[in-house]
Amino acid sequence: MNDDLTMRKVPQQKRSKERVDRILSVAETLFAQFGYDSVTTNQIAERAGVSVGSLYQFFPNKDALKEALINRYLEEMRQDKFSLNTNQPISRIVREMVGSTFAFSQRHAGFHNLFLSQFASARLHEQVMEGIYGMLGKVYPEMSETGRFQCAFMGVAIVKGIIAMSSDRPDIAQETLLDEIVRALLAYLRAVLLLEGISIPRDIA
Amino acid sequence: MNDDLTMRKVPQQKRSKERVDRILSVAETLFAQFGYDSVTTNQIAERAGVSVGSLYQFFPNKDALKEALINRYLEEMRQDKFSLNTNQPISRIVREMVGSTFAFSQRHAGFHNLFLSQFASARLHEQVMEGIYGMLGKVYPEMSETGRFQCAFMGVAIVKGIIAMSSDRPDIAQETLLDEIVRALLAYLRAVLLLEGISIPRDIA
DNA sequence: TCCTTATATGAGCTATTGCTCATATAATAA
DNA sequence: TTATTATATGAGCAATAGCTCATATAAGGA
Repeated sequence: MNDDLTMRKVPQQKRSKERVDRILSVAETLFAQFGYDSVTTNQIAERAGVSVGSLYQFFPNKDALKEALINRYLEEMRQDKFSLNTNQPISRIVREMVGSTFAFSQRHAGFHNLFLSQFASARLHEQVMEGIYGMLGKVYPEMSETGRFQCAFMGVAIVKGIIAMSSDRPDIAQETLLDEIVRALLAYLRAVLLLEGISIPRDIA
Repeated sequence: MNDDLTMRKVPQQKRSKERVDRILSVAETLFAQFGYDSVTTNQIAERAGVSVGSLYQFFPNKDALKEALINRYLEEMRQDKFSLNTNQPISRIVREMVGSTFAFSQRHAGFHNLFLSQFASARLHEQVMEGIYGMLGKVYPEMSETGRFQCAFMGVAIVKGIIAMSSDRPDIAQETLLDEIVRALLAYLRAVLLLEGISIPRDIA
């Protein structure tokens, strides 16, 4: 099996660039709706109004589609990071971060499946953890590296756990979930700060 | 496609009972090692020293194997619940519960994949949540139903998130993970108790 | 011992899916 | 215009996987 994930050709003309985009968008939709395994490359091509041959002209195999989608996500999330304002109470910062993750997840139908899948998780985790790690460094310079790492780790874990569970319980309102995640994260952060002898800010006391 | 998951026949003679057990154990091992999709029913049969025909004599299809494994797990977990001692500080109770989940996960190679899979999750969640919910009812009778539900929900979510992430990071010691989960759970519980005006026990103050 | 029921076998059928390749057409450059 | 490169097509190949069924053997009861 050919397990190279890099593109066979980079589309050069405008026509083919648009096609590749179309294919990816259709793949995202179908993967989200039916799951990666259940969707065939022929279905993707058909739904995109393109022949399978065209698909395989650029993507060496099915996994390369997933890979390309993940890179799209990672890129977009990298942008989000820059718009974060760290000059506000920690409770607001956390809420903003979790909120934007939720918003992202709703903007992109396929994201949450990919976020949960073994295939993509390592890189996604790393990037999100880096974001949290960096934020904590700015807000609490006196915090130990271990502490920051632990918070980053737990942060991703909690968000991931909630996202995984919420797909089984669509009855629970998104707002409620967001509230409880924030509560849990702040509570954990408080415990770590306490452990490190750092004074607890008023808004999470 | 035949999507009935109930057994075609219940094995009656000793010989066939042992075979069905063998088949399930082999399935568990292989699913854990290579993933459900990658393992074929022929492989399972071969590895169990049995013909495929024998397998299909009892199990109507591949999914029925997964189903049977889940039921095995659920049954065993139900037993664990009874051995929990609720007459001890909450921090100990929580540690014991999380600890036994971890132990269970280590005893059964396939558990954590199944715990994470869409297929099984709903029932597993429900059962684990019920355990937490019941425990809280005993320890904090004054707690609201909503509060208990939220704690149960977050409890499962956090454990689930950690288990999912830890498969990507085998470098992190199990002991550390256990410590941090307990810390996170107790911190969240404390926040909910505070919100409900219930006095915070000394060990989690 | 004989008859019925339960269990075991494995070659191979059916269906599916990822992917190729010979061929045709459009875009671009010379 | 002409030559070259880029792109598009889709019937069908090769591989694989789930599952069946005709047949054979073992168990258990009468």
